[in-house]
Amino acid sequence: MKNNKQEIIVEAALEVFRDKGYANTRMADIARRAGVSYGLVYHYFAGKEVLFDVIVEGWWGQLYQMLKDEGASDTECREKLENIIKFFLDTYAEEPNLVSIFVTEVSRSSVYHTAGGLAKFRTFFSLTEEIMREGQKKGFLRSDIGPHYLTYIFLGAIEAFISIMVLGKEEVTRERRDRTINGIIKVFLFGAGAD
Amino acid sequence: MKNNKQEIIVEAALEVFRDKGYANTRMADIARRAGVSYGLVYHYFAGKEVLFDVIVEGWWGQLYQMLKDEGASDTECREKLENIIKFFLDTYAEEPNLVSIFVTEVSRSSVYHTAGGLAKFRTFFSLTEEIMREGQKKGFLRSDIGPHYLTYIFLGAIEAFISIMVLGKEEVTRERRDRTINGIIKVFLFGAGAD
Amino acid sequence: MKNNKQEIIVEAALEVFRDKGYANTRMADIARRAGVSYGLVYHYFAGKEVLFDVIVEGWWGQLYQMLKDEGASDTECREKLENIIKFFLDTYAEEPNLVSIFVTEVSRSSVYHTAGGLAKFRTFFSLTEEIMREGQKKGFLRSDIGPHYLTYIFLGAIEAFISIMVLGKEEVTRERRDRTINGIIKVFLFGAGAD
Amino acid sequence: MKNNKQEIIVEAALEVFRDKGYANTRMADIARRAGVSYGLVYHYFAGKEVLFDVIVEGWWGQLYQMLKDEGASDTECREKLENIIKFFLDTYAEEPNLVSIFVTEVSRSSVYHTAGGLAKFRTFFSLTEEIMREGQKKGFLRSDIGPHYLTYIFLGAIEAFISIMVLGKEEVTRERRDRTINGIIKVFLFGAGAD
DNA sequence: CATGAATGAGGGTTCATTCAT
DNA sequence: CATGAATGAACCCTCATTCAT
Repeated sequence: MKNNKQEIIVEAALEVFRDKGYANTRMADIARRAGVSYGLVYHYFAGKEVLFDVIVEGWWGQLYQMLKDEGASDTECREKLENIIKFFLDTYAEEPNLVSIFVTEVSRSSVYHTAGGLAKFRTFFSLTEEIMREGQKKGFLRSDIGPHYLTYIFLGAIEAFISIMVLGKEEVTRERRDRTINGIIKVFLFGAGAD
Repeated sequence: MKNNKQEIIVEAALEVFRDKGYANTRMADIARRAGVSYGLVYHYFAGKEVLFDVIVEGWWGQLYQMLKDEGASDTECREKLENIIKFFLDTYAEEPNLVSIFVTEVSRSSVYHTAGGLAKFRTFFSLTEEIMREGQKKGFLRSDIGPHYLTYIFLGAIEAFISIMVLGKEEVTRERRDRTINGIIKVFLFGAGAD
Repeated sequence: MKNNKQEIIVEAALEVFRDKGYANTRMADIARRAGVSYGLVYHYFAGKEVLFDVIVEGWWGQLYQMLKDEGASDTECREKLENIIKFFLDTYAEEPNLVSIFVTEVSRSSVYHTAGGLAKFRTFFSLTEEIMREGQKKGFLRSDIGPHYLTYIFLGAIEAFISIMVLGKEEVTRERRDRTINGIIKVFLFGAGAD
Repeated sequence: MKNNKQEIIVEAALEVFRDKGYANTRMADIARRAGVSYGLVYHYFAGKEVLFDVIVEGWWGQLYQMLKDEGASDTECREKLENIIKFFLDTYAEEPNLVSIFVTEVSRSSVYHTAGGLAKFRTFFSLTEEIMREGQKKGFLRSDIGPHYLTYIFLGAIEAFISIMVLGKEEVTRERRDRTINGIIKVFLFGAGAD
């Protein structure tokens, strides 16, 4: 429960954007959900797009921070990969609306992917790829496959799990979180094939 | 080059939906791109949503058909998995707009995922899971991980590659196609871990 | 059951105009109900308004004819008044759609009442007023009230009954017809007051 | 001259609905006539139909109120009947647009007479019939004719006069009003027949 | 005669944004 | 800070009418 109106509005926007999607969200909906007047939303945010960008920027900020931290840390590769998965699952547990919006409105939106949007993704992938490359260099990951291939597969698997949760509006229990991390890591590192 | 107007309109809709996304697509755009009058679009399709659904249904139809064929065939598991990847890549090569729309407007759209939409996905996943389950039974895939986990990871990886292509509007050469199939299969079956 | 297409179309138009009203009637509805193609309606009738006018003209023709016949005949006044009521009730029994359209689309329509339309009504009232005037001259009707007053009240009463039937889509049995005629005549001639 | 915009819009709507009829009224016409922007009409009223209903409900409200008052009062029957006529004529004098709309768009409209619309009329007739029935019981009105017959004839006569005024866009002078009341009452109570 | 594809102007409605209070 | 009335461009859809076959 935030006190200041600005945060209340952002919180309300998160909910509405998640429920209805960007295109079907009305500024009036946000104001109503926030319990503030129509005009106040415009008092704090220049417009619908700005409000959306504020939210998305917050997400990218968290994501980059985490990836940079992992990249810089000297934990071993496997733990880094686990931490990345953990980040998504834990953020989903704490801020499901934020992650939902990322999955449904940003991740695949052709609309969002214009100039600036695409650049965000490239950074996201680059930071991850750096970790993969390091893993290869250290002999932890196989080197006969390009690091960006590994990146795609790894992030694709995470996104698939997250998407399922988002679309099904599922809860993530602690136990499920660990099982999911374990499953993804196991398959990613050792493969789905029987020995 | 299609002859009949109905197909021309669908073709135009595919292009515009891809370029602008559903929400930003104007019926006027479709008519203009198709080179027909505004009203003719409504002569053939009851409205924007119907037109979109026609397109999406077509996609689901192809996808289900392929998965059912694979499920019923007696080719070995590895080949089935390859064929699934092949399907996405080949369809993207032949009908990039269709696949793009699937990725950007259907796959993760909170809007699409209501009622009927979700059911489509469940079917998609079930059919794939069936193949995974069979692979486990035949001893080809590891059994210490649930079949739906394998499904998520496998499909997630494919989707990630497809998404990259879609968002970057990339071409798929024959050579790239094979390399991608190979990469996904290798990692999925044997893991990204060294040795 | 008419054979030639032209009449079939008029018949269909009668039904649709009655069911939906002029404004909500689509040319497509008429074609469909008539079981003919879209274009054929235009082959025979220049447009929606023309088709409507054909119908309405037919009604006015019958009405005028009846009133002129009554005006010219030498039956006594009471019988003339009865015949006027009878005309409405019998026409309703035989052609309910025609009478319905008159009541709902012509009689009170501000749209219809432009120039030509208003003139039709004046003729209708004049012809009736002539009969009232004659009744006064022959000492059958009271003369301390203007003939057009009598006309309004008389026709108003008839229209009220017809409207009830039309709006309730009621049937007129022979027995009901006679009772209605009797009721209107009794009250109109002798009043509703107890002696 | 009303102050608040909402009333101004209703007033403008009354004028336009009267002039052009419901079907031919454009929301833009109403906004223009009210001197407000297009959007403001929608700010106050959900749509064209709602705006129309607001107007019509107002009419029914007044009408019912009057009939209930008359039904409950202990004035004698003749005066009640006079008051009913008076109500229509006076309302027409003060709010000609309202009465016009009732006559042209509600009273006989097949469109209006669906579901709720028909019920309104039944109430209108019932309330009037109650007065007739009371008149019969008190020996003021003849009892050999059903009360609803009397109702139809009485209301039919009033409506005929009102319609003439509406369609002719006539003014009602004080003198004309009294003459009309007197005429209707005389014929209704004592008949048009010469003794 | 008969068909139905094709046209496009027109109208109701939505909603982001502005602004006076 | 806060409100919500006011604006109007934009868009989906309807449907009378035309016309090629």
